[in-house]
Amino acid sequence: MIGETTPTRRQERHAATRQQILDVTWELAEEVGIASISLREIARRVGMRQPSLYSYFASKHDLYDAMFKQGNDELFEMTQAIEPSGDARDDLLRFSRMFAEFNADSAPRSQLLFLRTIPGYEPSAEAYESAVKFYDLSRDRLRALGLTKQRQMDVWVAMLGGVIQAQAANDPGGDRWVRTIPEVVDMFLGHYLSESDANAKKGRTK
Amino acid sequence: MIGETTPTRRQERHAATRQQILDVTWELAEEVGIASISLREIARRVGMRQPSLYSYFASKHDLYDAMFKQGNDELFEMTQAIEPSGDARDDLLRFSRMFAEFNADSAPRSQLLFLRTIPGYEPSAEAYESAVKFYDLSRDRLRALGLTKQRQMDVWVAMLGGVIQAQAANDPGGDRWVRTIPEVVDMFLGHYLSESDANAKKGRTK
DNA sequence: GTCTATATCCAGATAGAC
DNA sequence: GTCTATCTGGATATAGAC
Repeated sequence: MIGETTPTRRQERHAATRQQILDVTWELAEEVGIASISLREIARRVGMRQPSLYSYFASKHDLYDAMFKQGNDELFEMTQAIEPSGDARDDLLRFSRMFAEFNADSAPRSQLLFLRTIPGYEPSAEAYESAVKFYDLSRDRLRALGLTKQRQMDVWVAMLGGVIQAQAANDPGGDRWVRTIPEVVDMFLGHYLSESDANAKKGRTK
Repeated sequence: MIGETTPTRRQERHAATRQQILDVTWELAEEVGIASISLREIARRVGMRQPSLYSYFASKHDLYDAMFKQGNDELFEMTQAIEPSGDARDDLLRFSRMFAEFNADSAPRSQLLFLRTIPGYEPSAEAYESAVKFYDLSRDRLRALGLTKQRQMDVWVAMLGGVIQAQAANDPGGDRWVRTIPEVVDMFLGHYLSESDANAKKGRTK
């Protein structure tokens, strides 16, 4: 990468403190909600005064941006870690469960990444790049399962998102909706893969 | 009803002003987001000073409660206005479109009723009763369409909610997801009504 | 019911010494 | 980098006169 060199000890310390601040912020967000975190309380928890945070983040907006980026990067890596097996049902199921688990793991993170209801915050263009990376990878993975049309992907995005939202809203911490995922996968694939098959049959003998 | 009598002129004026405050608050919420409304700005827009609002609402929480109740009451009436035709696909389609339209009509209202991400606000028990009324009516309507099992209803709640959320998040003001509703209805009914039919066939000749 | 005045509390951000 | 001190601005809510 351009400009990347061995970090000095000072830079390492800086990065470590920055990470500590992020960790504490996620903890606080779990307690009070992602929209209600305050720089004062974050500073208190890391043992600093509130203005000192500005040596690590230029603003609260910048802190949200770092969290947004971190969340999307984690999601990207978890998606990459799923090796496609070739079986569409199995792959879609594993991807869906991973994504549902990721969202259930942290309500504030889910809200930050996908709901975007935090007063005054919108991701910067730079932070948004991390989100795009995940979207692109997911799109490729879904394509490989035979979901080649935009409309098929749109519907699947809605289905899975719906299960996740219903889970978070109506049974947080439980599994009443998450456990319907296999059934929803079957319903979806039953409808759309037969559609693809029908088209394939028309064109050529597979 | 108990204790209900003809309202005096004073009571009528009070109710009218209260409604005007609510109207202005919805307008403001459209502009700044439901979480960012302020009593000062609401008062300014109705031509009052901020403390005067307390003659109409006991607190900001109380104002949110009135909005929550109003939204759910509207939704209840719109649901009631849909006359069941007997055709499951048609009825589910009309219900779904109405519900999608209701949510698309007002993002703040949708967030207040279904997302519950407003810092510091949770509906009071009294306001929540309006939500329960709508849920009960919807459940009865879905039952009449042959969706008798809890799991079927859970899945449908997720599917429709997913379409609505994807629409709001990814294409606000458009129809990229809303227009998939007929297809999603067919996918859902294809999967679950055949399941019911199969059970019905086992039990008796229909 | 409406007003002025104010209590009380909180937030994010900046200046400048060390 | 971290601190103290402060700026600036916002919020909800209440007291009490009229």
